[in-house]
Amino acid sequence: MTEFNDFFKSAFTVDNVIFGFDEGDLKILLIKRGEAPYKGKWALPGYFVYPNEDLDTAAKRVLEELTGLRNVYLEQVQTFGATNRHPFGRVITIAYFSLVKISDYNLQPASIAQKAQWHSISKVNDLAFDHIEILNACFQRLKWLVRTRPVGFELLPPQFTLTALQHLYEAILETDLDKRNFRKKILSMNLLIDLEQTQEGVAHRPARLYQFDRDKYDQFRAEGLNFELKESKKKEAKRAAAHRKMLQPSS
Amino acid sequence: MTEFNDFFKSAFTVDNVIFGFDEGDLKILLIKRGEAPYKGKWALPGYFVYPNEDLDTAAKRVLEELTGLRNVYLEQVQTFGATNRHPFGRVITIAYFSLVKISDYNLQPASIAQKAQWHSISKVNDLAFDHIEILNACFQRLKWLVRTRPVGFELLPPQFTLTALQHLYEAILETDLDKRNFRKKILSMNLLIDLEQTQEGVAHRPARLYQFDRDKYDQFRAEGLNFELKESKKKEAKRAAAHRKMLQPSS
DNA sequence: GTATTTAGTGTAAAAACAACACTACGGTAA
DNA sequence: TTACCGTAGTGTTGTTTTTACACTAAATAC
Repeated sequence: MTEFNDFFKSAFTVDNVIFGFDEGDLKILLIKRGEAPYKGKWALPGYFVYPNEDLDTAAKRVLEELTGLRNVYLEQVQTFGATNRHPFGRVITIAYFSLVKISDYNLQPASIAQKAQWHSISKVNDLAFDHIEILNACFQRLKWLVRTRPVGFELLPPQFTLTALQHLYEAILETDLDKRNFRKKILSMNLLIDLEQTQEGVAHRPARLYQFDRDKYDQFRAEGLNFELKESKKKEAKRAAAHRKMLQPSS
Repeated sequence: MTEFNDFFKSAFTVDNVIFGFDEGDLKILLIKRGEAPYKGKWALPGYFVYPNEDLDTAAKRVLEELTGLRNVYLEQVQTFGATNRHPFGRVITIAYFSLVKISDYNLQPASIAQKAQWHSISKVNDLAFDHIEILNACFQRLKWLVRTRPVGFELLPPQFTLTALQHLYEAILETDLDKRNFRKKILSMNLLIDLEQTQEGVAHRPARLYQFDRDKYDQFRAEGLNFELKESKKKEAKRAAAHRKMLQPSS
């Protein structure tokens, strides 16, 4: 058997879930499809993988072709292969995700994309194929990641305020954080460089600007350290209680 | 386009990484290949996916065909798609992993497997294809999982001693744990039922037997609670220090 | 100069974690 | 029957981490 029977072959694609952050909102990059099926619908930027192409390479290429984004670090999340997920036949897709600073990139859609656009994640509800499911899986991954690595820095401009960082964390975790505790924790990680500058032209006390210390981060990561940010116990207990209540038969 | 151009099609398979625990050792289920390529070599139980078959279904079917294991819960881990990972052509594989009680199953190899056998994970070093890489990815996943869920119970017989449970955790995490702290932590989770029985016929003080309380576990899981077991700070610091030292230029 | 808005700061109580050493209880063998 | 061997089992204390919580500071707008 030097070649595989066609019986074992299927089409497969990569889909990219790209998160960004802007105006206090967590966003995701979508394309408007210019091709059947789901022509005119919003979808994750994804397309077929070439037979001689590694998966990671394909994800990068497809993302660039459809949106113009280049040099983005992509991470594999999960593979979706329900037999009926594509109306035209069997298609398996490998989902990738990434975090980018929206301001760093210009969107230049091409190929099957009519348009590429950032969408608030809270407003996305109807996507082509099973892309909502894929999006959810990646959002879960992001939530996990944010507790493990200081991912915030990937999403913010090079200089940022602690409040902006906190808002980002709150958007990802979909919870509120205590300002003082958040600052204590973040600063104790020693990953921020205090630029000793402040905002300008804001109609209130201006905030200090910070920068991410990537060298220190790389060093810490190599040592296998963690960067955890937990939900408060009170909230956890509350959530648990609410859940229990919900499950109880109304008597 | 009602069918996909063959250009976009590739062969794809599922590979299963099945962990078990026996005689204080973490084990993995391997088959001896009876078919080229790598005929006669040990490999993960994996095979092609049928075109009309969901991935999870395929993983289950393949596992049963190759090893005789049935009704095993499998979880998708990662997809491997390097273009050169199979000597005969492009093959993408989706890796699944699972935890089983070795004593629950009889191995009945069939199909391309000459033999199916449990191997101590510490002694596995040469596998067909890129299966070592796949194994490592799944082992990492297991390490993560053990800190998040009380997975130990999946691997032990229905009744077990706390010492056995501790040994299991130590094997997975590749570290030592403090006996008293471990017991305190495990018991405080309230997931164990004290059977009020003890071992029999052992040449030393017999240990109490416990059972896993699955109902409570399901309830806690639904509430989103965590079951963490951390490495000691001392060890973490030591590891970090060792790492730093390693990186320093010898001067 | 007063109102408005966001920035920034400290402490104390509670909880979790880490370190640590001896007694208890079987069987076995002299 | 007694001594011994091997594993089971058990509490306390100091340290660190986490949580909860409320006021002052600095800029602009009117």
